[in-house]
Amino acid sequence: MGRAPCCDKATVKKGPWSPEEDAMLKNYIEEHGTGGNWIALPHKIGLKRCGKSCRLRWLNYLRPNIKHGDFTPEEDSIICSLYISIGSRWSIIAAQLPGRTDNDVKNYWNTKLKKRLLGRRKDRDAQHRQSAAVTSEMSTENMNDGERALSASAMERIQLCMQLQELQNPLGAHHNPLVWPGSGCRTTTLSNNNSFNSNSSSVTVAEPGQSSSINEHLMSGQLEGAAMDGLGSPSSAENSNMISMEAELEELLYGEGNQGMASTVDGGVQQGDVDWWSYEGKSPVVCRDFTPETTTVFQDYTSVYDI
DNA sequence: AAACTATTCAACCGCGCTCTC
DNA sequence: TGAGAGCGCGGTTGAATAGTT
Repeated sequence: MGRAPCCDKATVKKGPWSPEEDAMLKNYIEEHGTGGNWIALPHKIGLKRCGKSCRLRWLNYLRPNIKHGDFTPEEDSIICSLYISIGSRWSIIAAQLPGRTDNDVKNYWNTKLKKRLLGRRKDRDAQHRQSAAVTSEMSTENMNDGERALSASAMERIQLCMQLQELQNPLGAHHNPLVWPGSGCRTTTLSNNNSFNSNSSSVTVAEPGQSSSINEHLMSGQLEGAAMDGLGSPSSAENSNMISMEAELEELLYGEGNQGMASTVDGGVQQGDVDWWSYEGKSPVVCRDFTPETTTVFQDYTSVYDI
């Protein structure tokens, strides 16, 4: 038996919002607020819309200070940085970009950023293959610094990141706790009392040397969450792939020479931490600031790939 | 100019979580 | 304590638009 629908589908209007509907919703909320009940809101206003649809329209379009238009290079960097750190948790990522909505960020990533990154990589691979055919004697030792920098660029690691997700969980890779330690469940629900649910929603950022590395999760049998459910245990070959990929990811995040380490950030702000939640009174989720190495990596690909 | 293809993004959908009774 | 209602999230869809042949 399925869940009861949130509204009567037969009487509810769907599709694009008209200017009149926008005005009705905007005027009402500006005057009365949401009343804490989106489901009841359309009935009060006289809108033939689902409450969820009203909420979405308000949050993504009508809300004051919404920023539309092109993303800046700085915003691109933030999106990529956070995507690598926490995966497709768009609401958290959007919270770092004032005026941007999670829907905006998600669309931007899926339609532009991801394609731009992967497309450039594809072009470059083709060029490398072509030049290798022409000058077969050319070895990597003969590559110039720029070429070497490209081959070890952050772009490859982002792809690695994506590939790792697919390897780990082709059905729902983004929330695989192996890939994103601490994100064992997809929901990042923010409670109304400004506390952060530490059971499933704490943001964990891999950090040199701590025990939430993929390898240690595998070895210690501490895996939890849905990622492994129904998928069986990874083979030893997959294990070794994961382990090497994890090293790549750690290198991406923290640069070479750092030991694998992770810190589950669960609300306690430490010195040097950045308060990632300063967004509309939402919960104070804290993520560590990016290290200089990480910053360098993103400067690398933002410059190389014209982001 | 027409047909086809690719891209964009607003909106919908289903599900997990929290809250309330 | 359990059930139901509502909220918030990420994934997906599809109409509109732009670009190409």
